Amino acid sequence: MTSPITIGQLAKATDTKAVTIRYYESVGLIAPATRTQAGYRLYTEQERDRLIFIKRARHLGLNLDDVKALLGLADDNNAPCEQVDSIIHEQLERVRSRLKDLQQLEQELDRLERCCQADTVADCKIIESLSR
Amino acid sequence: MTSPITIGQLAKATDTKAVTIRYYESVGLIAPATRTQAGYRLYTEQERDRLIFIKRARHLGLNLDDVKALLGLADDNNAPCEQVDSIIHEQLERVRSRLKDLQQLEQELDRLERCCQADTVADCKIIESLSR
DNA sequence: ATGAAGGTTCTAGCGGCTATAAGGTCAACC
DNA sequence: GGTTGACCTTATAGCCGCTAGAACCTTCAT
Repeated sequence: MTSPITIGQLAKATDTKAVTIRYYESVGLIAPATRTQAGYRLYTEQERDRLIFIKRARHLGLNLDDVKALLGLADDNNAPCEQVDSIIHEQLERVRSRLKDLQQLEQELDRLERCCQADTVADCKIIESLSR
Repeated sequence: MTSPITIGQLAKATDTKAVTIRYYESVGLIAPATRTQAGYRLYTEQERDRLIFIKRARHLGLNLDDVKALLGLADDNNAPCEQVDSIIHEQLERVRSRLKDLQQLEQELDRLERCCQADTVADCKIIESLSR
């Protein structure tokens, strides 16, 4: 049982920025914090855990809507796992699709990079290939 | 020698949207178009070619600043090729770095997806792994 | 008492568009 | 000549996930 901490301390503890925490509150990702008499936000371990959860989910590339959905599901032990699975699955599909695109892009850029041995733009194959 | 076309026709010809073309003008990527008496923008093949150039460069994932730089270089036949090369090279590096990240992400998501065989959130390994 | 390091709210900005509103123009048809 | 509908114009706001800045208040150590 540790005592409540300020937003700056929570930020440090979770490697987030204070502004980001306030932003999360403003978009409903975390509940409005309790306040000191002076209006300072106060947090407990519960909020710290929630923030860590958010960080991990964001690290998976999930957008804030998905994170919010996951948080909602996590809060309800009886919720079916399906919805969790499908959020992860869809993210995996998005990542794979993006990977495909990027791999193709890498090839194109690699080919472009190799093809130009000119000195000036006049003979540059890269510019040529962009102009056609 | 074809006659000048309107923004909508240019948009169709280059598979862009008219708003995007106006946006490019507003950020200085293309020069202000000549206008009819009524104020309609008019374009020639020159602008069409420039727009196609922009599209190809954007397709390589380059941002508008890089595209602008490339356009500037393309306009000057005596410019050294180096700068073109370095824009492409840096983009390739960015793409490769992003690829690395995404590949790692794919693994993580794949592992997560496999690990959950539960029915409800209470036993869900995904939620567990996000909460720790 | 003072100064630094924290906290507060509010507003605006990033990139690259996209959407909406409220209006002007043009060509075709009746 | 009047009307429709497709096109054009500008201006403004919104998207996402923060980030930066201004202007101010509170806390703590010296």
